[in-house]
Amino acid sequence: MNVRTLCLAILNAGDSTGYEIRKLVTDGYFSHFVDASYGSIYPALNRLETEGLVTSREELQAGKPARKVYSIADEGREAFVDALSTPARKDNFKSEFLLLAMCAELMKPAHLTRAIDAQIEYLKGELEIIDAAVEETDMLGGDWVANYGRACLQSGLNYITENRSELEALAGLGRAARSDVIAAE
Amino acid sequence: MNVRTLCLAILNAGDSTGYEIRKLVTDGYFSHFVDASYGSIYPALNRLETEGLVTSREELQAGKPARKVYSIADEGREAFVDALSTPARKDNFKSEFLLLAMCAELMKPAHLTRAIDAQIEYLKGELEIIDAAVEETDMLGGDWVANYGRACLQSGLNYITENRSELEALAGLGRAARSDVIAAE
DNA sequence: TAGGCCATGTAACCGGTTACATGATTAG
DNA sequence: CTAATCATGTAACCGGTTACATGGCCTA
Repeated sequence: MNVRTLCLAILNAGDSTGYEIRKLVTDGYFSHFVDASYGSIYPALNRLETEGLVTSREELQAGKPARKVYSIADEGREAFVDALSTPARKDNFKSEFLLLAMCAELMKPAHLTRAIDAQIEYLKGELEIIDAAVEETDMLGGDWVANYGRACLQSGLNYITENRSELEALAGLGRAARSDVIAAE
Repeated sequence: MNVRTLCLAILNAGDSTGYEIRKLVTDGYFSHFVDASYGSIYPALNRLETEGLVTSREELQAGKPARKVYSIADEGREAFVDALSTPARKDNFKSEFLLLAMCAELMKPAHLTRAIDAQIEYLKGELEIIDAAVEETDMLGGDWVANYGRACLQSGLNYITENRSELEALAGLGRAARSDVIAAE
């Protein structure tokens, strides 16, 4: 899903600004299965507007910068429904933590422990985001998606907390076999 | 994790070729948490070699193209351990399926059903890949990572199969409200 | 005989990130 | 007084994908 389509999806659920869309996809409701930065959102919205798929209006605010509020147009809704009807791509999951876990034997124990702690915090954070944001959307599929996210995140979290000691037992084994590394410290 | 580091990780566990690395990351052991294409793997290996982090040898085969087998060098192992000791980035998960699920009310029922079926097949496929590949690696963390993957994938799969009807009940609701679309069909 | 597998590689392209520019307001 | 929040935007850069080129062997 490119940022264009993502913007249409969010605008389909209600008017929004570039700033708000970015918050939604990095800290908000959508953050656990999409991502985008200002540098892609603002150009996407501009292009969407020149193509007539969305419209915008300026809203002046006292003491704050003006907001540029975008609304989806009928053409945009059509384009979005079209996009929805082309077969979805496979999920894309990249995890540096898992790559690192595979190589646990090369890591210093303290470092592995820190990485595991960080991963646990990250997963807890994601769960909290879902809990906090679940009430804030009109999208009918919101609850369903939130529960899907909870199920996956929670099972990962449970697995890590219950089995971390097994992984931690591996730390350093690869290093111990190479005393040159140890000696250099 | 960039492709460079990924190559080092795989070569750290044993010699390999660009072709094999690509298979590992798209259909094999690593496929559920990393990805890379030929267009990034081959240049990465070349650069790694010119920098002295890996070495290569040609292996001629009867009736098949020659293989260029890469081995990690001591310098490469060091560089990899260094990379491992910098704090890991957050997981990156992107799911077109979940975006689509959030907008279930805009989809034709038949289409949603197909998307759900596809997602179920995808998850089952990922689980099968893990089961098939789990014996094929020397990496000590392999089992642990495989079980982490199984836990997440399985809970997602369970959630979908048990709750798909709720989502399917939403399909078309957004379209029904706009009879113009229906009439145009 | 068509297509898939093995196997390596390149070049054009592109989507997206990073970092920057701007600037008022508010909270700590 | 500092840092964060609100708010929009641009430009350089970059990592990676897509598509192509090559070609023999094996299977359906």
